Amino acid sequence: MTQKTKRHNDPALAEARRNQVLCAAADCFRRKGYHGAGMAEISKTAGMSAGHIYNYFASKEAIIESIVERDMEEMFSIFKEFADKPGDRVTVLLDGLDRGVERHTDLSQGALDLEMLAEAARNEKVANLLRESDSHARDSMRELLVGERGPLQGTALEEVNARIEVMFSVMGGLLLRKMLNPDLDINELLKALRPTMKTLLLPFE
Amino acid sequence: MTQKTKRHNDPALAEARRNQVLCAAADCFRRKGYHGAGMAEISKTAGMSAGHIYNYFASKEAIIESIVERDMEEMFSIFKEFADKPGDRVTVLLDGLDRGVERHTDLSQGALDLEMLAEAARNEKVANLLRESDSHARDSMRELLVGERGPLQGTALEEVNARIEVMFSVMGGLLLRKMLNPDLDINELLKALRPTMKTLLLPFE
Amino acid sequence: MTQKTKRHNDPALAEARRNQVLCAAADCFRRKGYHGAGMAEISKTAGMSAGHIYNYFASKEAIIESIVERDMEEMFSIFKEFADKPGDRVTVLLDGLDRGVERHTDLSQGALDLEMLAEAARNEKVANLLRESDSHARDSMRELLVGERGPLQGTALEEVNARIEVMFSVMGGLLLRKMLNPDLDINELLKALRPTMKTLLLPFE
Amino acid sequence: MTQKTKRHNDPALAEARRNQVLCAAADCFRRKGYHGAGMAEISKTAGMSAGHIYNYFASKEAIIESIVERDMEEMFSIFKEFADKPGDRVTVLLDGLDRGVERHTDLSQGALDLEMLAEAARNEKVANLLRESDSHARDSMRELLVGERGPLQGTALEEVNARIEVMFSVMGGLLLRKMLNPDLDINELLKALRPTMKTLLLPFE
DNA sequence: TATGAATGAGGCTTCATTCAT
DNA sequence: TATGAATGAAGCCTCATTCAT
Repeated sequence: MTQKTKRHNDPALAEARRNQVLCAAADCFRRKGYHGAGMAEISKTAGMSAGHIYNYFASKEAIIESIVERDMEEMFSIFKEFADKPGDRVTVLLDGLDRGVERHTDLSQGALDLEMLAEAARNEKVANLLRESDSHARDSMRELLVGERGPLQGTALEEVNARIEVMFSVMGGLLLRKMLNPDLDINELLKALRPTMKTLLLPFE
Repeated sequence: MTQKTKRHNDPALAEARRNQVLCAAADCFRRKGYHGAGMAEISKTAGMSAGHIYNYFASKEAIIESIVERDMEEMFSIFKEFADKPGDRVTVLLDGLDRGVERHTDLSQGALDLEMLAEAARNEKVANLLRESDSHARDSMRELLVGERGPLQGTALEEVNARIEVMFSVMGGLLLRKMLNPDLDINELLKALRPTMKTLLLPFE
Repeated sequence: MTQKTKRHNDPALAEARRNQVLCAAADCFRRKGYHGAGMAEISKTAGMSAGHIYNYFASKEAIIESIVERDMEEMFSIFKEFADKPGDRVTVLLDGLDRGVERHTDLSQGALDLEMLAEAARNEKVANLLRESDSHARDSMRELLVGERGPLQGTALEEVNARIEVMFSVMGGLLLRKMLNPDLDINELLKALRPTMKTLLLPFE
Repeated sequence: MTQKTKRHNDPALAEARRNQVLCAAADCFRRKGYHGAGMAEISKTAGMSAGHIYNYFASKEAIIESIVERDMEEMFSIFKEFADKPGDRVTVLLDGLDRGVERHTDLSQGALDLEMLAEAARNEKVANLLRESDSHARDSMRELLVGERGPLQGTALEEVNARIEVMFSVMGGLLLRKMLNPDLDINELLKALRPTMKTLLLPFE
């Protein structure tokens, strides 16, 4: 797995410490960016010495990679929830829109996402993790659309994929919107977003 | 201006040198990211000594700020083109979609945009420039939509603004899509994107 | 003694533990050098926690000092053997040559010796131990040469000392030879070494 | 070549700076050992900032490697001198003995040599350089012995090689002697060393 | 006695920036 | 105007050592 560090006798403690570091690092990266945040600051935020962090992570890079992995798992669980919800898929997805917008519109989370994306441009490992994550997400979404009770069951696969791309694009783009327009009114936005998504969720015409 | 540097005897030459640096830096940032590219590499790419760059830019930060400014101007001119085009606004905008997608889908340009956005999260000056640029862009778009020959002339301003946000969100999101899914098929994408945009450009229902 | 550490309730166990550490450390130093081997590795090799080692040794330096002491004792016993051997001294010494060459030609032992010598150049305590050890060795050798049955009984003391220096120099130099010329053929070497030693063991002319 | 560093416009200055660093580093290594001497100390000794050193050497390791290379060249020139001297080879070599002993008996040089040898035990590059150097030295010596005017022209090659090993061993061993016996009387030593060498330089019996 | 989590000083190296020329 | 040698602060990381348990 991703274990390249010392074995720990007390796995629970170790996991707790890893989390301490991960949270602290995420916090620092949000505020200063990956390159702007130093191990010194991270260690202070985590309430542990800089050296000790290296008992849990092989390097600063390994930290951001773990953050990415953690985010991936979070996203998996979100799609799982969708899949488990009963009722009409279109309704379920549209109902989930509010939460999705909120998530993609949270400035501090967005800053971290952006940081990871920017890092991906020059760190192949991070890029691959993100791509893998995205691929899973597209798979999940496709299953929702063309699987059982899916609204696009008869649609050509290429078209479904394209629709997913556009949907993901809107949502992903929200990361940027809030940053570029802090006055953004989320409620108003939803009024325009909902019809847009409906267009994408139902057969054209 | 953003001039914080010494006066130059030959303003034309100075401007040429500034451009040399800007292009070189943009190139390096694209390839290595803002933090990954060093002044040494930039200076080599620009064909001038590292020290000399400081006769034109106060700091490395000032360089990326100037790059942002340059990109802003580029965008202004694009919207100007739209405004100058005769004929139906919806048609004009939909016809421009291909070029827009291409622009936002170019990986190397996208890397630079991402770099600027990530930098914005921690550099207030960059953030303000980008926001100002975005504000202008929204103004221009609004004018296209509700101004003369605009398809949304009767629509409430809040709604128009919200539609713009969604439109910008899709386009901005494309930056991420190509990075997260390198196999992205742009032609297929356009087939789903066009109806989406049409939904946003015309009154609902 | 060199005891600077806490009193131990069970001296026998303590001694066993000290030996465990000494052997492990010698092993690590051979493989990685004094600076290359960390306390973590030593403790793992010794089968005991890093912290616990400090109950037996005040510091990493104290460990190498103890190793030197141990080696000294080994050498004393070797000279004792020579002294106890009956028969002609020259023959005895020449017969012991094979084993001496073997010992000084063993790469892993040589690495440790070199490590100690290099350490001596900057650790006065180590230097003194080694010098003391060498002094004893010279005394022993002198006794063999000018004492009862010694081949150089009539020779001036200064000359005897000088011969000893040269003999020790050849043997010590072997440490380097094997390292600098891994292809070194020990059997051939002995053919040239034996006449050399004979020259040094018998009156000149 | 060994160039992995920035190109320099003024090669003379660059060479001077490299030498500054090399001398300073050699000095520090002598006093504190390779691992004991930090870049900070080296840079202070060299009268230049730590960062600047990296314009001339890729790493601390590269520094010691260069020192080894420098020593190699020095040794080549010594053998060259021997080869160029007219007259009887045995006489020439025995006459050169004084200088050789002096060289191998210099404590500060010896400390550095020891440092390099110890480093060789764990740095393959250093080991290879030293071995290459030693191989050249043996070649040169062999040429002196069996070449034109050589005293061992008829002798079997294996035996010649073995004699060389023993000669080199004595000389190399002197490094250790001075360190282990600071009272060593060099003049007396020479009295015993000369007959020894003569034994090795002339056919046995 | 024994552990190993935790510390923190110090190591090597990078890089934006300055300045004499 | 232009250079690039030089600086030095700051970065990431290692490791001998300590201490609560």
